[in-house]
Amino acid sequence: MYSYEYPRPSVTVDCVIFAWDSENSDLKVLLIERAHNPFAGSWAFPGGFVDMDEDLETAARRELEEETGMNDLFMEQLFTFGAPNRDPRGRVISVAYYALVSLAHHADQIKAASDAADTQWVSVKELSELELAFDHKEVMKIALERLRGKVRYQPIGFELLPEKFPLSQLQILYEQVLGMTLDKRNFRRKILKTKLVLPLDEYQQNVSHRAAQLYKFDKDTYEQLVKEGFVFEI
Amino acid sequence: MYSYEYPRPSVTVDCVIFAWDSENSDLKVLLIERAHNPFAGSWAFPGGFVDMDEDLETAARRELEEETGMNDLFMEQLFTFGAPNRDPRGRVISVAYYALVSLAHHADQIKAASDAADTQWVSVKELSELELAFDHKEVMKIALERLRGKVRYQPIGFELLPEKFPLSQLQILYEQVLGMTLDKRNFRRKILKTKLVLPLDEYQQNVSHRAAQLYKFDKDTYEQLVKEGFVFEI
DNA sequence: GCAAAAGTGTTTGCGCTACACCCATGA
DNA sequence: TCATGGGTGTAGCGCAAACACTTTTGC
Repeated sequence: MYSYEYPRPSVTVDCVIFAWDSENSDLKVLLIERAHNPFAGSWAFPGGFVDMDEDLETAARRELEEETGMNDLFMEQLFTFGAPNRDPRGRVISVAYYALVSLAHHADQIKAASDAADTQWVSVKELSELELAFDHKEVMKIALERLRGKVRYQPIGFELLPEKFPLSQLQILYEQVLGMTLDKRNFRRKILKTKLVLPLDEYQQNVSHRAAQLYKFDKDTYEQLVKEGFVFEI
Repeated sequence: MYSYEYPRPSVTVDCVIFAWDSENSDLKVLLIERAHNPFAGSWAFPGGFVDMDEDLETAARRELEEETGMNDLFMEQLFTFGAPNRDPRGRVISVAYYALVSLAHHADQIKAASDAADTQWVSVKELSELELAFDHKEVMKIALERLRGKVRYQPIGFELLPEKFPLSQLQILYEQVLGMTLDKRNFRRKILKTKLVLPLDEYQQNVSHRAAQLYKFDKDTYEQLVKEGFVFEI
């Protein structure tokens, strides 16, 4: 037992994992079906309590690894949710993070863990049909707004793609996330002009049409350019 | 006494109050000299513990009112700081907020309160000379980055000005916050084109040169335009 | 009349947009 | 040979940047 002079809230971390499904050109998030109450049977973002000697982001990464087996993702703090009644068990403040991965690269890493009866990737378009636990609907809304806002001004779209990708995939990703269509020629010109994507001597395989050239994001160049005052923008 | 099966962190809120000092064309933040340990004598952002039945933002506004007498400010969540050793008293997680005010409008509201031996507005340029408590140096850094980033894409600059202001003040504010000079004619054209600032039939008073026309930010029009897909940008 | 800041237009060039066809590949 | 997506160039327009002088006011 731990005793304190004043009452204290519990603190948890929750992770919104966005994954880009290249095959279906679809943005998905990872949900876990809650095995226990509260909200047993509802879907929730992976998360859990913060250890006392553990940094917040460390906690988020640990929970993620425990519940899904995924590690070493791009991850940023999203928002802290602290409405007094957001958890029926009592005062629970949740520090939410969001992460970006390529589905192809990570889907196979997923494993069900102790307190997860089931795990699924859900298209963000179909999310409204699911019942989410706690205030996770609100969390989702904030996460999507953040992703949409951030993708324009920072090259985080690449985090959703495999290391090597054709430019068409990048374009479709942007079109889906931003909810608009983009002109193919203009898009390519813009992206290539930045010098942030390097053409490789590799091509798509096993496609029943002309194979597209593959590119990769050049993080080193990006960081170099940022130092010189470069601002990424789509 | 309150007892729990597992240990729990304390949760605090801290507020970075940015104020625009029109007279000196200077961006300032509010600091409170700590009267008690830890960090007695150091300067810190106003803040305190979150009550158990209180929303996070409500807590931030309450602490602000208690310590400075200011209320009803523009305020947004900034970041949550949770490094295990950021507070020598134990595990304390701090949800930081930032607020924007006009110094002329609020400076007189400031009052010293119970746990504040002293209170001062410090120019952000002089902050490096002061010793800040806890991890508030880091908090300050993040707050400035946020302000600089956000001021370009959202009309929050107006929150730093009095209700009625000359365009030259707005320009100087942007120049200071963004750290660049702007062309007067281009700036005026750009601002006026958006229709977000309304010219008033009022003019500066008590200036020893031609009096500038005053303008005000038109929040209603802004919200209307946002609904139509308008994106503010400087 | 002088100091100090307010206010005002035009030109130029770059960047963004719009737009359609041929190519390579596998089935 | 057909279907599928890959890949490419140009013209025109609008917007942003560069730039300097006159006006008003108080002292």
